Amino acid sequence: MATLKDVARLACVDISTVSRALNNTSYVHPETKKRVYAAAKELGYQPNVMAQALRQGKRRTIGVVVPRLHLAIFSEILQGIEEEARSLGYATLFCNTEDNPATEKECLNRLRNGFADGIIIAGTGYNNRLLRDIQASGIAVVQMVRRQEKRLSSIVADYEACGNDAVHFLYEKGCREIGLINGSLDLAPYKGRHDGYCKAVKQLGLNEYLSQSDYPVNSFEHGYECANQLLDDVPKLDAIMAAVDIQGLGVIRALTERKIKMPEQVKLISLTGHAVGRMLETSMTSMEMPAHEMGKKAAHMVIDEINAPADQKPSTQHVSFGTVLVEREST
Amino acid sequence: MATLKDVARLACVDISTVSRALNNTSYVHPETKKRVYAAAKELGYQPNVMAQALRQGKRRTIGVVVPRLHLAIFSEILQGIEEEARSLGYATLFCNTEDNPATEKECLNRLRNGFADGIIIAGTGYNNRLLRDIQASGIAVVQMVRRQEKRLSSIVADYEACGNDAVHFLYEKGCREIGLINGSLDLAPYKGRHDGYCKAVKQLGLNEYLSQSDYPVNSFEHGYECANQLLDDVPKLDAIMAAVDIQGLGVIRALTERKIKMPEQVKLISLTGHAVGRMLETSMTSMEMPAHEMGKKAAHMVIDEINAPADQKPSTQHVSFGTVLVEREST
DNA sequence: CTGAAAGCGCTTACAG
DNA sequence: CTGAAAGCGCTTACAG
Repeated sequence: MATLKDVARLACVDISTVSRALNNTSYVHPETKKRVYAAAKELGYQPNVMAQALRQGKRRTIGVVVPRLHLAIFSEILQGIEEEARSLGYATLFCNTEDNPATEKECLNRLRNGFADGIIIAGTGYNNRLLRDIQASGIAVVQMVRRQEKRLSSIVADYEACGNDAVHFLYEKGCREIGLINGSLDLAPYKGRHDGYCKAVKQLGLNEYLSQSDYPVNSFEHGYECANQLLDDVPKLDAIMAAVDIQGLGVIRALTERKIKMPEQVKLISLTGHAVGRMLETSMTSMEMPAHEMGKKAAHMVIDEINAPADQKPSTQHVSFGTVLVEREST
Repeated sequence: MATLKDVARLACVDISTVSRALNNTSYVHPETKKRVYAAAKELGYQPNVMAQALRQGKRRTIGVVVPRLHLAIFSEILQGIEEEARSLGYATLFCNTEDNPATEKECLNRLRNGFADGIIIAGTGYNNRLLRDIQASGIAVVQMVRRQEKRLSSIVADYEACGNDAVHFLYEKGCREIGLINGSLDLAPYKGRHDGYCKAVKQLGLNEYLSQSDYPVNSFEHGYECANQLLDDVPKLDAIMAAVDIQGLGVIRALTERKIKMPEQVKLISLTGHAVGRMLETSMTSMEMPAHEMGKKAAHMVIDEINAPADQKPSTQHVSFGTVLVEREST
């Protein structure tokens, strides 16, 4: 690859002049500029981003840490992040942790050591201390989806309203025995949805039906097992709320195998709708969060923080997006 | 962040000694080593990867370029790549192009300019020239899923066998009027599946039923439209082969709306099974490719190429994985 | 066994 | 308006 030196030699000027001409960073005589441009073009010069980064202490790269990609809302959010980051001249470096705190720690350490100027994370909550250290060391950190640490900025959906609204919606549809399939209450989104569910159930004078399984929370199997458990325990069950789509798929499967008609006998709603819901044999009603938009916002936020001068970093902000009910065939 | 200089000062040695001690790159007196380690630990020293990269001309990062993440086989492959890359000490930088050649070009240029030591790509086929240039400039390039350029190494599945086998399987199930929903023949996987389908259909003396729509090829809508078209055109149609799962979802939807019973009246098989197939209300028979393994292999291959000395780079290799029929309820 | 020095490819005060 | 020089944080011949 051609370097500044090569361009400088060809254009018969100093490398500093080439740098200035190419970056438009101070006045350069038009004639000189023309020569420099021509030389750069002829050699196919492309700046070495590592050298730029080293020199400027910036890498124009953000790291994104998510628990998984597959069949989860994160792949949609990631597209938003990547799109926005690219339009702002940033590259995206992603890691997925499978919700393993040790893997997460390793990713974060790698990112901090010069890999990234900023980090967007949907974390496990086990590395909050490390995240604060990273933030303190001058790397911008934004939480998304999961607000596990109050002292760091975040972009989330209003999970409590989401859980609450879903119950009310089902109630108006005539459901009176509504079960919840959820995940670890240590994770903010599950906690929020749980609280919203409980609040609404209490307010409406209904019974609370919770469920759990030994499977990973974010799985088809978890949804399947929990649905069977709820159906066994609550003969009159007439609605199931699943925290995420993939659990909803498990629920549908369980209902089908038991020949329970959906939505006639049991209705189903997912609290984290993503694209798959509308594509099903029986399409799934869900609370949709603006994943793409949230991703763009997160990217924007972290890049703003990166670009702010050290003495006027924006203060911690928490942004919450509303979710929207999209009614389909499962209710 | 602490630098070598800080550690050196604390340990009362030269920075070069610190470097040697920490990297075990030549003998250092045990006493000295101990002091250096202690100092490094005390300061929480972490090497600046940019500086290392600049100095060594290596970044220990591979770039991955895919058309999309969402509801596609790529998210599974990506996990394999990331896992393997991490275990070999490499970070993964990913870009998604939405199959837009211009976006792809931009990604590739960014990666070549010091962002990555190697590139794994499922490309559009419109930037083959650029890819060869990148390869020639010393950056390892491996194609995956799509072999668009013979002169670059690749990891693919045996698409032709996949299409061929699917037809024979359906034939043995009693199907005689088998339609294909596919994608652009400019892309290797679609071309391969098309060829396999045609070959088998001819061999068995059946009719060829192809379909097309104006929707993006890798979409629910494409599957839905094409299914309707096939059903309209071929009243006796008894089987549909869909190139990818998401098209299969569209097919199921079309069949459901027409109240056509699957598998009794029409059978369905997807030629690129990924995790969603087994989670459906009517689970989907599919040809599964070992996505995770392919990802790991691709990462391994590109990293081997990166690590090989310049004078003995491995020659171009093409690796093809077999696909496996997983029978489920849709056939 | 360890230090001094050069250099990776840039940017940016500092002169002039 | 442009050049010479310093320096970002490392690694690695070269001495000794």
